[in-house]
Amino acid sequence: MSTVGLKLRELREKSGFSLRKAAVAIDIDMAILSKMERGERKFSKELVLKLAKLYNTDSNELIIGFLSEKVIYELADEEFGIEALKVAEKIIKYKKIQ
Amino acid sequence: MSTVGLKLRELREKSGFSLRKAAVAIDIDMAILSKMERGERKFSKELVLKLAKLYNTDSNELIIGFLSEKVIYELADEEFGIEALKVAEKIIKYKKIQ
DNA sequence: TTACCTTTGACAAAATTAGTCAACACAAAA
DNA sequence: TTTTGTGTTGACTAATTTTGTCAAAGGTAA
Repeated sequence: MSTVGLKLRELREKSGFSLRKAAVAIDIDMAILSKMERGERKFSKELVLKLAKLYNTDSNELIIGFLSEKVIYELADEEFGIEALKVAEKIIKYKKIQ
Repeated sequence: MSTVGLKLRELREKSGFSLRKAAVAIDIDMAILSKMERGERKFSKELVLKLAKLYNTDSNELIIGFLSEKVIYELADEEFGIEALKVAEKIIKYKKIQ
């Protein structure tokens, strides 16, 4: 169960960026990026997109991971998390047709 | 696609509570309950539970609706909302076994 | 040592969310 | 026609959460 942070750290290292340089490139404080990669802070969608671009990677999978983490966070240890997801899915699908 | 607010308003009316009395019973300002029922403000889980109890109703379905609304809110108009839900579901199911 | 790299925590700033309150509108009863 | 009870609205403040800044410190390698 790899996180978006983990993936983005791997991508950064593969791309040869130091934390400092990547942070400068997307215009945030290095401390924040460090915390985001380690899951101590949440990414914003905007930053995920910027980093995907910086690392020359397709962003779709990263965004999906990012969004799913947000959802999981909301449902934390909810007893009816799965049921809620099912309902949400139905509604979203319904909305799409309209 | 009825919302939790709508359901709770119906339940309140069926139970014969005025907005004021229901609000007093769960110890919040009437204005807030009014806005929540109409979807202008988000419920908290705690309040949903209190209201379910007040109206003598099973809370499970209400909670599922409440949670799914939170999820939908997070995914707003995301292109990959459905995909994110699928990933989230897998991860949550996986977590449950552990 | 010097030069990087990264982590950590304290702190401040900004933004979001929650709560309070009074004014208003409406309808029905006294 | 006042009074009473209903619900809505918006302005305002308070509280909480999120976000950003910064400096100190611990590694590692040249």
